[in-house]
Amino acid sequence: MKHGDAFDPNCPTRLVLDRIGDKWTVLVVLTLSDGNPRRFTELRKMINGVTPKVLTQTLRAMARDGLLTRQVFAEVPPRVEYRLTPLGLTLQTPIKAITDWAEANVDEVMAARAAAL
Amino acid sequence: MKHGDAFDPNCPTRLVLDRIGDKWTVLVVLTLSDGNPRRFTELRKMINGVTPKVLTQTLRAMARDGLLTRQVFAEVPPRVEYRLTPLGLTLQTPIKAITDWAEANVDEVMAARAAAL
DNA sequence: CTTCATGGTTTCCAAAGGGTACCAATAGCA
DNA sequence: TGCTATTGGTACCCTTTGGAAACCATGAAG
Repeated sequence: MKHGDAFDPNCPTRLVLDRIGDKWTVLVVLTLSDGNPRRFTELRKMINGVTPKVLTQTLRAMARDGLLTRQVFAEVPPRVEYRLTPLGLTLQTPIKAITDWAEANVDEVMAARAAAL
Repeated sequence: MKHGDAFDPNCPTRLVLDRIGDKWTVLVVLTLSDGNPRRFTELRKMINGVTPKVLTQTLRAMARDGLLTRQVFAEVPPRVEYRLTPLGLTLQTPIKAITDWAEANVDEVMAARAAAL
């Protein structure tokens, strides 16, 4: 249905778009893209600027959508490991396309933005 | 990047990411990706669910970043045509990667989401 | 019995998103 | 002379989301 593509608010494609279009989701995928598990605090440190509340929301939403797993260890202090699922790992492809574009064109965009003042 | 990639909030790449990660920006690009100009009302109708305020914000921001042009005709009733710049057209590549992923994996995501209830 | 680390939660506030109403300008009509 | 219709937005208001800061439960270690 290339028609309307994602133009219908209820189109499932658009629902998916909303999730992977999220800034923090992209950064979480980048952080976990080597396939290794990371703990909550690790993620928080690596993704500079994210607050714990928003990180929790993002991780829970991604887990709900099958993009990552959340493994809780019954230890003290608590240990929780997040890792991408095979599905989550496939997100690397489109995300790389985005970051490649951003890196290639950031100068032009910033120049346009500066000129618009 | 590879280090830091977009992990620094002030990293220009992340600024660009914020813009093209926006839901409405993606839909505007899809709407204009055939290279033809569209009027404000046309865009509003094609992108189901967007309010005029948000559409205006999106279009102005994209124009500021050099992704599209806004051509005003001195007519009554007013006519304003939006069209992608060459830079804006190059956005099709990463966006297609995203929509392809979404279409390919929407079933799996929705299944995971349903199972999580 | 105090301290420390972890993985959050709670509270509060500001910013963004979104719905609805409205407007300016003029051509065409009556 | 009104009256209407069209277009591309604004203005206003309310709800939702994002974010900063503080707090919390647990139990092992000191």
